[in-house]
Amino acid sequence: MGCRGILAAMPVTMLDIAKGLNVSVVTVSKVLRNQGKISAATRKRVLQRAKELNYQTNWIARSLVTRRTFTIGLLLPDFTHPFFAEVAKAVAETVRPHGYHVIISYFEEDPDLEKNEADALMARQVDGLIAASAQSSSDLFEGILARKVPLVLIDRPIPGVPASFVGADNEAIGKLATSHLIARGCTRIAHLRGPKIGIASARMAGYRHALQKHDLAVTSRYIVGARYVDSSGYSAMRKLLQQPPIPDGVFCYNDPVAIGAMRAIAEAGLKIPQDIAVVGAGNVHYSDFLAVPLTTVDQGTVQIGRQAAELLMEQIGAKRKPRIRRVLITPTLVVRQSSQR
Amino acid sequence: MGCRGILAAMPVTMLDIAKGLNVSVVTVSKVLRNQGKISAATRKRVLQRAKELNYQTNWIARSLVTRRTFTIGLLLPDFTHPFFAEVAKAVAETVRPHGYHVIISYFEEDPDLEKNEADALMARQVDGLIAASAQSSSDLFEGILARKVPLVLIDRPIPGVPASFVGADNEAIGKLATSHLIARGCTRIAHLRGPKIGIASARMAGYRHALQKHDLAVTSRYIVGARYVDSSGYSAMRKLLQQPPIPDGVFCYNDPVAIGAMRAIAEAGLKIPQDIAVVGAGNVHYSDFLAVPLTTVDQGTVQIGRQAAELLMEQIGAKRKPRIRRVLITPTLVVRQSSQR
DNA sequence: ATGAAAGCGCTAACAA
DNA sequence: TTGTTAGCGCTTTCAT
Repeated sequence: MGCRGILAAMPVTMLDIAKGLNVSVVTVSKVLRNQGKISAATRKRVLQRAKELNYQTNWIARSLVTRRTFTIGLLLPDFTHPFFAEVAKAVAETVRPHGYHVIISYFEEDPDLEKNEADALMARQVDGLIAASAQSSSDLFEGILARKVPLVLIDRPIPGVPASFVGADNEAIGKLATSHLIARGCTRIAHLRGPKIGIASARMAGYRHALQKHDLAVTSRYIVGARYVDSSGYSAMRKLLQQPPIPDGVFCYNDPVAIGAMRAIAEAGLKIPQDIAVVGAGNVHYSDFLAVPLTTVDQGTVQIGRQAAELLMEQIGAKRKPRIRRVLITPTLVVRQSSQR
Repeated sequence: MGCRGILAAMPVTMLDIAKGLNVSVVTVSKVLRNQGKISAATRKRVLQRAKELNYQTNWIARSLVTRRTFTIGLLLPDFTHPFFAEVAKAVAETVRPHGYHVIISYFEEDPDLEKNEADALMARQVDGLIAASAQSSSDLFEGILARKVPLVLIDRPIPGVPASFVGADNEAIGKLATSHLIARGCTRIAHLRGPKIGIASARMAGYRHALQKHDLAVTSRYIVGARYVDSSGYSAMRKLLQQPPIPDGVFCYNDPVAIGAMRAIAEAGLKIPQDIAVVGAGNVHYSDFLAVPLTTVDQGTVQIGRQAAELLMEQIGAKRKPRIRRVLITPTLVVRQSSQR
């Protein structure tokens, strides 16, 4: 029993187990992986010694030869945002039963940083990648695809990237919210639209379609641009309130914008929902605690994460690359006080 | 230029670079790491070919020999919780300049799952670990420390674990909140205390000390147990309102509890802050959007993450293990409407 | 300035 | 059932 150094806590290896037992490393390896034919006796001895020595598989070494790390990368703009945090959780939970772990990288909406982080993930040999990207070109992902690394895009589709996509059905979100306002008797429905071209215009398209379907006019003055934070919702709403006839219902791009809008409405001395009904989108989990609890459209965050993860697992398992899929999660309405009239 | 297979996208290796250039792998390796003496000419050729082939370092292979992965593990109860999400962000940001990445694992407050996740992190050979643990014994971390893996505990100290700790100064939080209520003229100050023994009792201790320091009696009827969610704050507050004299100020274990308490107060037809002033703790980022914006104590989330990460980097860099440190972040008061009187 | 040899800890293929 | 041989892609001596 050789001494392996005095101070350094060299981790125990399969060799350490093998030496004491007069078996080969291969035998140890097989036992530890429940693979191949091993006598019950040997198996027991190995297992016991492994426990005694507190052996831990070295996944780095294993990965080098098997070419699988059982790790996937998750590339996110910001995991402080509740939406992405929940997606991350859902992803982690659905891959865990498959023995997979998740490395999360985030890039603060900076495409260059995103590229760096993606490269780092690749260098760490992740078995697959899920990304909510801010890239404007498809170069980055083409490179990744060229390396045959399974990829699933979420939330934001990137044109020209031949990969599966999972996201909210933004047009359905706009339709659902607007139809709900119509059903509540609103006739002058405004829209505070968001910034990100794809998502925001899909939501707006849904808004338009809902109006048209119910024979309501689409008034361009009732469509005001906001960004995605509450301050922009506030000023957009103020603009709307300046000239009559003021709307009796507003569909806001997302919940923060709706919160800002509600503040503007309250400051104007108007009542929610009696004077103006408000609907947001996103169902951030504090929407329930607001001065007036906010009606909103839940975009199925957990499902997005889960579906993306499942598609990825599928791709990783498959021999030939499965066909590209485009999954849109159907939104659901969460009715609260801001539209109860 | 040999063909490396027809369909499989074998990643390009240093050997691929070397072959085309008639140099050895060693030379390539040296160039790529800016190490050793290499002629400017060779360096240029290698670099160029690497770019042409779109070479990516295989960190798995490198790690196997260097015994460093440049990856740290972050073990969290729940990264959906804004506190932990922000900690994670701060950690990721402070280790990034050192070339480190973060693998986040979360264990949903389940100590057994936590152990599994910790083992998985170790098996992936993380260079260090930051954990907000739910362990009741010190076994797990003793095992990790025995392997000489740098460890920093955050948020929740585990008794008997000889590792550095970074967390909020919970007693100071209790003192700060309570003193503030006193300064605002409250004389009957209640406390809705939380569940987790360590943190909750420290906050309560601060509450007591503040009262004593200002010669106010500590009335046991004014200390009501809550959990850490808003529903428990709601029922705890209702209990308090049942028998007079009702308090004129409440310090709540955390913001969700405070939100629940505020709902109970409003339902009882009482005004915040005129009848009862409310102070929370945690400064969750929506505290500002509530019916009555909530005065709260910011626990320095970002600092906790940053400090922990810095201590860890320090330990990883050090030859001998640096001494164990215990860092308590000084809280700051965020005054909003719920205590403005 | 460059390269040959050895090996990190493990698994895959094949013998025995 | 067990062990031998040969790497995985890289870095580390140590020659040259």
